[in-house]
Amino acid sequence: MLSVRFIAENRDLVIARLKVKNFDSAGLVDRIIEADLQRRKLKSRLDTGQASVNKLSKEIGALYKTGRKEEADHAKDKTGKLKEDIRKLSAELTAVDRLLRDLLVQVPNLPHETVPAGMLPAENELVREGGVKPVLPTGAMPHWDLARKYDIIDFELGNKITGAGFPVYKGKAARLQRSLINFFLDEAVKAGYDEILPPVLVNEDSAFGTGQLPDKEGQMYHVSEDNLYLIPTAEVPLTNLFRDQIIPFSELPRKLTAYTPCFRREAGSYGKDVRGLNRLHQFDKVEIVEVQHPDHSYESLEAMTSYVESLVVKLGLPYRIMLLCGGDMSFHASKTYDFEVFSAAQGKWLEVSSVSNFESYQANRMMLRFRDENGKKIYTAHTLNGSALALPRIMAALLENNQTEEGIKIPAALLPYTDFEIIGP
RNA sequence: GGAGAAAUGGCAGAGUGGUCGAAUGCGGCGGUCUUGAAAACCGUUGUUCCGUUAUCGCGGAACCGGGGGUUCGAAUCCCUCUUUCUCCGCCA
Repeated sequence: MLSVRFIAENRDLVIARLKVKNFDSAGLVDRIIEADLQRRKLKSRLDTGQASVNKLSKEIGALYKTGRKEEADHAKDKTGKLKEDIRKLSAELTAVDRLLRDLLVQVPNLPHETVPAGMLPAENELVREGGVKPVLPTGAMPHWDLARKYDIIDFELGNKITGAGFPVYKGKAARLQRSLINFFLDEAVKAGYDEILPPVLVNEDSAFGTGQLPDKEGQMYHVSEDNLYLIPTAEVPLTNLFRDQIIPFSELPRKLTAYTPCFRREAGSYGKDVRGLNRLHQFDKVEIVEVQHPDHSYESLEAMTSYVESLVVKLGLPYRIMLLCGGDMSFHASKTYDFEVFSAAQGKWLEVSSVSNFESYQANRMMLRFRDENGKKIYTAHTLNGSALALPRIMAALLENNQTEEGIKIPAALLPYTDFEIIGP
């Protein structure tokens, strides 16, 4: 979330910027400023009252020590009224604090000044395009048919075991999946990311920290017995590793990577886009996360984007990079690049990565800060993350784009990981 | 799952109702000494919020695992939750 102070000091800027996200924030912003004013007033009065009680208590202690019991008892009576005031004030303060927080979480992150205005995916800007769309053999099939033909991904079996959206990978597809995970992790480590294997269940504080709670609650699987959430992305545990931390200047940037399964309820998404591997409730992903100094976070965003690009290039997939317009960006992001690969048999661009700078939006929520060069002042850090990469749609594109009469050819980059060159009959 | 013990500053570890944001040691930072370093010695060293200030700063409030309570006053007493350790049970 944005800090209250920032909102109060930049009221008009905030309102203007959020218009790029098609968000009318004027009323909300003014209520926040008002609540903040209330809060400060209450806090001042409460502190004054508290100070009086503290002073009296000290005096009472001194009086008892010198045996002046009557005077002490008299002083005690004086605290009664003060304590009553304090009780009232602190109740009011708690209420205003809660209101303020409820309002703050409703304010989206500000889009960066380079983010184009717009509402629809069609208004996203093409940044660059690479790779070559393959010429498919006659009789080319979409991946769900290939999966059946070579008996490598079983959707029906997943239905039986769990339900729709939980496919079972078998044989060479299982091996290919594992190869992709290892390939992505190895590449990330080579690029300077520290490998982590985090929990896939997180608590409320973590889900709040990265912004899944409160507003995206319905998208996560919830284990009510223990009040834990299945992660929708490794971003959640990875970024929260830094929650409530003050990072020394010399340790910035911190770069992490992790493979995890990801779980998404995808409530309300039915229809043609969910076919095959296109949209799943459980999928595998390697994620990269970075904590960076505010002065360098946009350099990091570009670096992360180039890194992700290197992956799709190595896999030989036709891809394009889109700069998301304000309206298509997530609530929490300041700037996002989406990666899409072309899945030839479906004739469709599939989103396989989303690389975002959140600036201080997540860091404010989770008190993630750093100390400046002199070791004196403390500032909020910036956080970024990106998929590198999400596996199912990569798998879909690999199967479809590399199909030949003999079978599906494995890209050279993966050969050290698979023990086969082709998925054939 | 059952029984018991515990949770204090970056770390270790005192403190069982007032003078405690908290002894002491280690670590960190600054300095003296030294050609330099080490050792020794001296000083310094948390975070959040409110107020004030151009800034350094200053004044106040809060924080000793989380939440609540008793009291004029709580690290200290009570309740509750969480976590850790030991023993028992179960188990990949």
